Amino acid sequence: MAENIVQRLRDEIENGIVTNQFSPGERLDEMHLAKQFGVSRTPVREALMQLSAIGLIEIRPRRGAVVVEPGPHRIYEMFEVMAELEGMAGSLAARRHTDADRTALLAAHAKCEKSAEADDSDTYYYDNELFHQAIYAASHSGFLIEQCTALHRRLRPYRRLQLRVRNRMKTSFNEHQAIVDAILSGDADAARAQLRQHIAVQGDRFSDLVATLSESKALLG
Amino acid sequence: MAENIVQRLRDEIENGIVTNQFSPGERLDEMHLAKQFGVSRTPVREALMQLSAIGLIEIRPRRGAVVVEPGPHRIYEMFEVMAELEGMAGSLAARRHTDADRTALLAAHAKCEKSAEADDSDTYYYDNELFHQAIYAASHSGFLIEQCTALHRRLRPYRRLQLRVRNRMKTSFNEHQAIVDAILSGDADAARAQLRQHIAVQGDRFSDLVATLSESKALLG
DNA sequence: GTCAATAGCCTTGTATACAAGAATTAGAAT
DNA sequence: ATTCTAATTCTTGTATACAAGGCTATTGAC
Repeated sequence: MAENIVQRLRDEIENGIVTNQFSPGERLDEMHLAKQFGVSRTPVREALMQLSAIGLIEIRPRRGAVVVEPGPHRIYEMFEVMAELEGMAGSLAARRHTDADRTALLAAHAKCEKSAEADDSDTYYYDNELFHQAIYAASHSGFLIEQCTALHRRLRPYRRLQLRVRNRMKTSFNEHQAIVDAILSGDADAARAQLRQHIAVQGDRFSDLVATLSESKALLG
Repeated sequence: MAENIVQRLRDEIENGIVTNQFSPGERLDEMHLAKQFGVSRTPVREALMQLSAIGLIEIRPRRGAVVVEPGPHRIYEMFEVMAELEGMAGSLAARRHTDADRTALLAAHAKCEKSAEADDSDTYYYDNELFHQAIYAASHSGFLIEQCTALHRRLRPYRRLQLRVRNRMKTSFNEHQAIVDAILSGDADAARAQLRQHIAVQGDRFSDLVATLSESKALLG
């Protein structure tokens, strides 16, 4: 029973935030969480600090931790940066990928094809993560891999929304095809452009979604 | 006396790491640090966790915290990513800068010129930070500003070494001039390219430096 | 009736005590 | 003498106790 408690708490709370069990703006009471998970406040505090470092919550002195709501604009900005980083990863991957990278990328790509054809958005969501991880790995830049993985994780909940949009899965898969071609043919510039576009479009989609939602909210209100 | 203790500890220890008072690989004893700063272990632990989140130290379960030595290759990778992010910031700045951004950028640029002419590397080091911050701010992307600032901070110690290199300050200032021209003329692509190059060259310089050092070490050993 | 001020409670921040695992040292055996 | 094992000690991980600041509710005054 090592430091795993903190890790477990961190994952549980993070999951709770991502799945909206803890809503944005909600105050996270240390004692309440401690009771809920059957531990003392100490590990809870440490888990909260980690989440604060990730950016999922905000800790104001003497006023506790609240779940951060990034806001549509901020999320769009995050997609913009993600697009740039993924583009870089793609560019490096095109230049540096090994046979093993190639195999892994094609395997993930095949999985995506399968779940896209089955129209299974949950599975596609998962396979899509593998696909992007394969690209990060092929970049052979340890630091870039870390940065991409962290941001990818951070954007997870907002990406998930989008696969529900009509035809998005098929479109996504077609974009993947172009990305794979560019990387495996060693065309760094094309790989960068394709990946950047592939991610940026998600930011756009997200904006559209928000616009639609706030419009309907305005109509309702 | 709020949560400031943790912040203070974090800054002090971070500073200690950056200034090599705590050498890479050194083990950071919680109790020792607590005594040294006249506090209990609790805030020390929390400060250490924050540093761990930043990436300056590594905490292994039940085995304490050690100062991370990124290693030359990892540092080079970090400069690579920084180059990309700064390029992005420059690109956005070229498209989005306001009159206020323009004023701030020119002011920082003028300061750099002054300290470069005075051959004052300490001041130039500081003014250079202002210059880059001005670019980040002009990008008007809050998330990008945060990411750039964090990585810039993380690379601070390695950048500092380089200004000592002969003529680096003058060269750096000339590059700044090209960057300013590109941004203020609204040429996003040029701004991106210039900034990317400006940062990437620092990674190269760092590699050269390391190569030189390890060579002389090999000769000595 | 409403607003402001004060008091009490509730939550966070810090310290200390307790538990458990890892490292080191000492002793014994080969 | 060297190596392996065991025990002790030292450090980390967790819990609880104590301190301090903010929030809320209640009461009084306008």
